[in-house]
Amino acid sequence: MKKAYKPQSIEAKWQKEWARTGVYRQYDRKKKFYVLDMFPYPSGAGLHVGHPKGYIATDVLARMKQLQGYGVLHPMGWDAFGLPAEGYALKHKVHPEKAVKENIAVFKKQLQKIGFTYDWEREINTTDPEYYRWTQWIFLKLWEKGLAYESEEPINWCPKCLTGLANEDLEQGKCERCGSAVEKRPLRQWVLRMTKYADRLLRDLESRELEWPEAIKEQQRNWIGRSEGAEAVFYITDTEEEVRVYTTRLDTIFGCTYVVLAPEHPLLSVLEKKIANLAEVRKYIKKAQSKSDLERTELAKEKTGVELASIEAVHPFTGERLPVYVAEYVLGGYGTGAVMGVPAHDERDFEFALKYQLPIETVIVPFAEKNQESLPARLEGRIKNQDEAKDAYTEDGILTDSQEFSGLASADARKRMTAWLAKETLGKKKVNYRMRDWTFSRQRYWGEPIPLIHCGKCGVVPVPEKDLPVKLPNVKSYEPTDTGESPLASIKPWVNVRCPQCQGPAKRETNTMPQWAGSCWYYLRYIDPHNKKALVDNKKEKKTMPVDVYVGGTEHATRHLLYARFWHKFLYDIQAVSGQEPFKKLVNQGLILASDGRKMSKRWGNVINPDDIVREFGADAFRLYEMFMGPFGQSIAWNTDGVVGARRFLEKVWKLQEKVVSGKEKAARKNSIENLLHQTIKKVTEDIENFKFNTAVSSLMIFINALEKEKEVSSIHYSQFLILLSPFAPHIAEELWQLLGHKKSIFLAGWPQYDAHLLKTETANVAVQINGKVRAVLVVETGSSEDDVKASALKDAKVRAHIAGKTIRKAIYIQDKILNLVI
RNA sequence: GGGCAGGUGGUGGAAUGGUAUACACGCCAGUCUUAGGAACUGGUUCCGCAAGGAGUGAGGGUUCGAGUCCCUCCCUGCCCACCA
Repeated sequence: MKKAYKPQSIEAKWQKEWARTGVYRQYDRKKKFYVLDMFPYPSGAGLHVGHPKGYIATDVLARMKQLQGYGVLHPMGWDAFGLPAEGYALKHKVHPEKAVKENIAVFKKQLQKIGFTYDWEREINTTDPEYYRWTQWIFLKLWEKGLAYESEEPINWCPKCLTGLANEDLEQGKCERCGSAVEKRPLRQWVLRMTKYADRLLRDLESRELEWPEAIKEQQRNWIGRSEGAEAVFYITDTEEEVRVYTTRLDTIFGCTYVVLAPEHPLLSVLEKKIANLAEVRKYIKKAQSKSDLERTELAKEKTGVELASIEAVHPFTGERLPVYVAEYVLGGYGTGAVMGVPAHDERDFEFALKYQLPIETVIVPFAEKNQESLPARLEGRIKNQDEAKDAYTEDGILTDSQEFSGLASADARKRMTAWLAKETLGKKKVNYRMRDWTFSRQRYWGEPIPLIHCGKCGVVPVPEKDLPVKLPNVKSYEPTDTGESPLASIKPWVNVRCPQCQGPAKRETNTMPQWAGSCWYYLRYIDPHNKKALVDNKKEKKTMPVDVYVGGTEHATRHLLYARFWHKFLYDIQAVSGQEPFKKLVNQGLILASDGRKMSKRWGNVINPDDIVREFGADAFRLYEMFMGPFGQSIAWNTDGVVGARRFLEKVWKLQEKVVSGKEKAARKNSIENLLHQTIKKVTEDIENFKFNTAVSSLMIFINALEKEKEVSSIHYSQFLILLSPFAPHIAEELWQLLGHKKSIFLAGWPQYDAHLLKTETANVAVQINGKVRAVLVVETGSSEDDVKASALKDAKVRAHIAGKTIRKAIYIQDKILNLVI
């Protein structure tokens, strides 16, 4: 009896050995493979068993790719700026820098116990000045190209986090971090002109090179929210002013019975003198603006508004004079901040019209109705009595009551009416995006300082590149303030500088960057982490990019993944990188839930620490279990009992070494184990490639179950199996490999290839069906002909019983699988 | 309200239109005796003693054959949501 399987000692031994020999650093190989995890925030809680799931998956893939001869880059680092890290520091009364350092040490130690192939010489940390030097450098380039601008527009303000937020940081009008209702607050902000890249961000999603889950692409498409429509001009009578409205339904414009402005619309202040009921209007605007976004949307389902008395707008097609309203159901930030009210064909306008007794005029009828008798009645069209109106008809159809456009289909009408507007200079075709520019400054301490200087004489002046990085100063209090300024503003010696241009007195920008900044380009830094001259060496970048496989959660669909694509395209435009997309293939992992079905969280007290699992069952069993739990992309509840199964499997593998006999290569040929081995090689190889780890593991188990039934196991078969196992359970595989007498690491052996001839077994089980129901299973020689199988089927007692007295009308035969007799 | 992903044993789940429930957990029975989470053997979708029948959220359809394809509907999860 050989010694028992003791994972703890084996694992520690090999982790040390792999670190010593650097067996994973094979970067000079011809073929490259870049496999990347979304790097974590080193939070104070440490890892729970959910975190490593994605890391194990990339590690399995990285190990297989290395065995297949690729030079694999598989790095890890820390996304340590931003509110989570700062929140932790504030709560525990330690400086964020110190807290981050401690937390990283914990995370790293936890990760190392699981036996990953990470090249720790390439570890990066977004809060390291040598890293954020380049984050600042990219910002300066954005500024140089006019893609970073200052704005005073009201922005989202979180009253609890005391900072401005980007649209992407909101979840149903609430702060994504703390859940507070977000207010609108006018504040000087730095904003990135992401909308300039909207079209490219959208278009490149369709590239065939981009192997992303459809769900994520769809989320990005919806987030970007491209809409094609038209702007139409409504003049205001007795003034020089005009209202431009944006609509995607220009075909309905003959049904427009009023015009609505958002409370933020600039025309409201321009027209002040003309508005007869100014006090009432002002009161309404003030009330609307004091509301949070949440109140304006979720809570304020009922439409409200105020008519601008004595103001009239002129319909561009009919010349009709229409009332003008201000109403908060119109969004200030989208389109022109003004819409035409078409109650008959828009649900919101319909609701508003009912409330304020505005006319509802039908100008579109459904296509199907065009031949119906009721059409003349509808053509008259105008629903005078509001009690009759039940619904807005919002589909496309045929136009009526629309002068020369009557009778046209909606799509055609939109084109012709847009052309008419353009000809009359009363409007034009217009594309709008739901996505907004990225509010990029935060009034918090723990972020990259924005490297700009404000000079009374020269205006905004960039910090010269040679003076980067602009380091975060030490500060006594990094608590946020409610002043709209970052805590940095109070550090006079840091704020007051000489203007780099005129040498006069000037002040530093005190806002910092959002937590997403550092993660926008980190994948590039891993390629060349110690480069002092550039963010990445061009040649190295070209050789290594794009990231071949990127693994992480879906929650980053419209933030990190969109921001990073935006920055990457910008870096491409300034020739800092060679490709337009950073991540070729994207794979989302599902969450590991706690055994109670909820998310793992300190709050629920249901967190499982990987350290405990590794200590009890070993890292290999832990890795194997996480891959075996179920489909990789699916959320599944943790079950510690399941780890037992993985451990039992490894015990079986361990025990099998007793049965191994050498020199059995020839004898091993042409037996069923040989067939099964080659089927297993094929299955495991394809499944790892496709992230179907659960079925890869199950096929390894099937193979081992078969070996257990044998008296002897060929060392050739056993060795090949160990290689297949090694990506999942690297430590035990390496140990057994060495015990077999191999001198070099298993990770330098080649990945086995399957032989197509050896996939086939000598016999096949053919199911005999009568009218589609299985009645018997025949064991036949592989590749038997239909006649042979039919003949033996007809000898089978059960089959005969079922066809007794009936005629066989038809037979369908699928070789080695099915014979279906239709009677 | 819109988009996306799903619904299969007691549980996690498997299944290029071709023997539904692989693999694993749990459970049941047995062997051996408790030395390390024992191990091993057998069983485990449901109804039925059996023969047999039913069966992948519901109902229809296509097909020799449907968990898989098509239609109608129900339910669950995630994302977005007054974007004109």
